[in-house]
Amino acid sequence: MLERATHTIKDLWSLEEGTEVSLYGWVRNKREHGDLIFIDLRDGTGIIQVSAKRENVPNFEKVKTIGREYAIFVSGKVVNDRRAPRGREIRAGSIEIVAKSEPFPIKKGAGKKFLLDMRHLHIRSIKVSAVMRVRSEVCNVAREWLRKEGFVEIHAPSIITMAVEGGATLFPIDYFGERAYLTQSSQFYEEAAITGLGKVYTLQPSFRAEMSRTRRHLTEFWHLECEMAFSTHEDVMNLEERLISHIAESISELEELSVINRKFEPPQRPFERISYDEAIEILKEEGYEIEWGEDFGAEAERHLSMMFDRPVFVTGFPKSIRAFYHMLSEENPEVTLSSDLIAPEGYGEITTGGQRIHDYESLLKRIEEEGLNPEDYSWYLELRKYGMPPHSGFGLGIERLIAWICGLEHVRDACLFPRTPSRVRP
RNA sequence: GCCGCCGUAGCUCAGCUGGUAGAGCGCCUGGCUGUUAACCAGGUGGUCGCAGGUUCGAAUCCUGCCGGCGGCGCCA
Repeated sequence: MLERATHTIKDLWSLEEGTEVSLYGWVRNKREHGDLIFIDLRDGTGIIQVSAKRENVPNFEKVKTIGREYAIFVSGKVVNDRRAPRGREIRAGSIEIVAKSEPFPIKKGAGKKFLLDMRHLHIRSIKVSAVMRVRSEVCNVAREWLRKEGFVEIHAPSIITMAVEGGATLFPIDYFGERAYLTQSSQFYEEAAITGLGKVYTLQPSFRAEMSRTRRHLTEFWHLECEMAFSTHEDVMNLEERLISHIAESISELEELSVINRKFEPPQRPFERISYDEAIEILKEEGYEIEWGEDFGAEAERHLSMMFDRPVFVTGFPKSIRAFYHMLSEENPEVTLSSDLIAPEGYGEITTGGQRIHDYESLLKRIEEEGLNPEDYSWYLELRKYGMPPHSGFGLGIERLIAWICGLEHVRDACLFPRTPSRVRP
């Protein structure tokens, strides 16, 4: 049987001084001064100092046994005191132990590896909690906005048999004796769904079996993908810009950003737009040895990213470095109607978008050119036989977006329990 | 997959021209009525990643393996 709490810590700051309160929380730290004890109490909404004096607290001896991360129930009075953090504390009248804690293994100065091994205990920290609140808001805001724009959320299967990007990056699984895979993108299913729903999006995990050891890669990441019937590459860039601006503006108002010491200014619109050709020229001038038809490479991309104070679309990538389904330009069939969106401050690529090939013969030709087996893409090809209009879409890496907004040094810090090549637990 | 670095107390690290281990923090005990990473005194703490080799003797030198971190490639 639990006592009823009257407040959460977040509520306390606006209360009248002297208000009697009782609340639950965890002990972040305790300082003992003989007959006076200070407890920093944390409850997920904030932190408050609790002071407990022997003369006021009947079970004072018991309170002395409380350690870090004990769950406790505190009743007392809200009091303003210059000596307390933020000028306010709770003068305890009683403190009850709800759940004991063994000595908490995570202390100040813990290293990266240790914190990842102890992720199940570390996630209660103020900073991790703040990032998770941001993450929750990013998803909420995206969903609300897309709904208002007429997009329908669909749920695509995670168990698939057909590669979107290429066979090497798929996690194989045993599907009752048949080989199946974990999905790496919902795009193909979305392309099917737009013929019924017009504009759709998915927000769900994608999986990549890449041994990618970088601050931008996870083996399991959350993927926001949109797809629109009757639309062009130009339309999809406008959609991305409006969506990301909206998310950035909403999130920039959250106080969680100050908890993680992030000064984030939402980017001005319009976003920059440069062609792949221009990007190559710029990079050559900056001293990079790069030829038309090649991908930028991480360092060059970072350089581009640092050159602008807002996200930049790089448009018109050569078909040699793009997947087979990208629509080719009518003016130059070596070039695709596609773009990457590069986030500023060195964060780099956060989306890829573009127009898809909607003509059966053209798509078949591209599949064959890439040396792929058309039989593997039978239903995807077949969509092109039944009234498939020009259509476009994009995919956004949720953790990459959060890493940029929150100023994180690694995308895994945007995950509660990140999955990387070297980590499947906790 | 490639390149580099790291692995010593619960944590962060020192010790490495070979002579079987130290500090700070934590934790425990005591003291303290205004701390806020509290402080003061005392105490506690080790398969030196694993396996093999060289040696009278290995945390230290050599070989292999395992694990992790950082970067590249790949991508969101």
